[in-house]
Amino acid sequence: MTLDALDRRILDLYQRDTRLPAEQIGATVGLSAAAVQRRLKRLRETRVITAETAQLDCAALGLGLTAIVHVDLIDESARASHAFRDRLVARPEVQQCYGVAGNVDYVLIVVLADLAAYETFCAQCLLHDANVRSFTTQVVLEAAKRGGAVAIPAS
Amino acid sequence: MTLDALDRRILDLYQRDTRLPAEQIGATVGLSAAAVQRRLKRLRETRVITAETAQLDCAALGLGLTAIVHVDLIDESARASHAFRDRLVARPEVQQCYGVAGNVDYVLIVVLADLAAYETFCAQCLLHDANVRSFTTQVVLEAAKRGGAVAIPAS
DNA sequence: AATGAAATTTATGCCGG
DNA sequence: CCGGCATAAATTTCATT
Repeated sequence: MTLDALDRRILDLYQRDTRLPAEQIGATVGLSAAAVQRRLKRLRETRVITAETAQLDCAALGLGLTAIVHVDLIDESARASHAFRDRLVARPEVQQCYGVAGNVDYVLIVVLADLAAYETFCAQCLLHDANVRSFTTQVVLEAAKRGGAVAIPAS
Repeated sequence: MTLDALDRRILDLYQRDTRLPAEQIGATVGLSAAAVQRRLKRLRETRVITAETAQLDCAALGLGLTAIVHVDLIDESARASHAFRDRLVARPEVQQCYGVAGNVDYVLIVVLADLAAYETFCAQCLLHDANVRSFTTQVVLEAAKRGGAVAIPAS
């Protein structure tokens, strides 16, 4: 799958607002609406575009707490860490999950209603897990940029 | 702005796939297509839905490196930290930016092509900034869940 | 505030260049 | 691989209950 400069310009617009009409994207990049649609379709089929999603206002939903959690595992073998990862990824509170290099093994971004909900989450997913050596929590005071776009390199 | 149970069920479906036809959402939650559209429109206008975006495959775009960066500032006053935050949020490589409680002041998720690009980014945004006391970098080995959906509480 | 139908806009498929 | 046109689908608006 090779992406030309037009694909990249289309993606750069489209990733920020999927409601932009193809005609408007075309007017910006110098292509017809049909050509833009064709390219978007191909980008979906080849999984360059992996999902089209809506960003929600957490506060409006009653989700007042975002936490960044660092988890250190005891058994870091592939089998054990994948089991941990799979269990966490399946939890709806876990918005993001990254396996990282270094001291700590996983970084989670967890979105919940309040501290009580966080306590429940910890009890169920972390304290209860014999493979979790330790974890630390950072409470987010301000989400200055959340689930943002990505910088698309030139070529 | 008050959200009823139907709004929440609609959002739960819609946040994962904005290409779901309103008719299909309606069939699931027990509403007509027009009613679903009307609610989505209101949810957009009231900014419960803050954006409709596309998730892209970073690897396909040549973005091979994701890093989680913790930044400790010297001057943590509102003026100084907001200046730092605004500068970083404006950078396209900075996909996410969170102000957190605790030792460290900001957590960034940065998406770039490679380590060379990261070095440039650090030089421009962190090393160069007199208000950055220190920062640490975690290299993401595996993004198990990226920019995911959020768990919508019952009421 | 929801429904159903009409009107508009947007997307898809096909053909010629 | 593009543009243009025809077709199909989805969204928006409006009248009605």
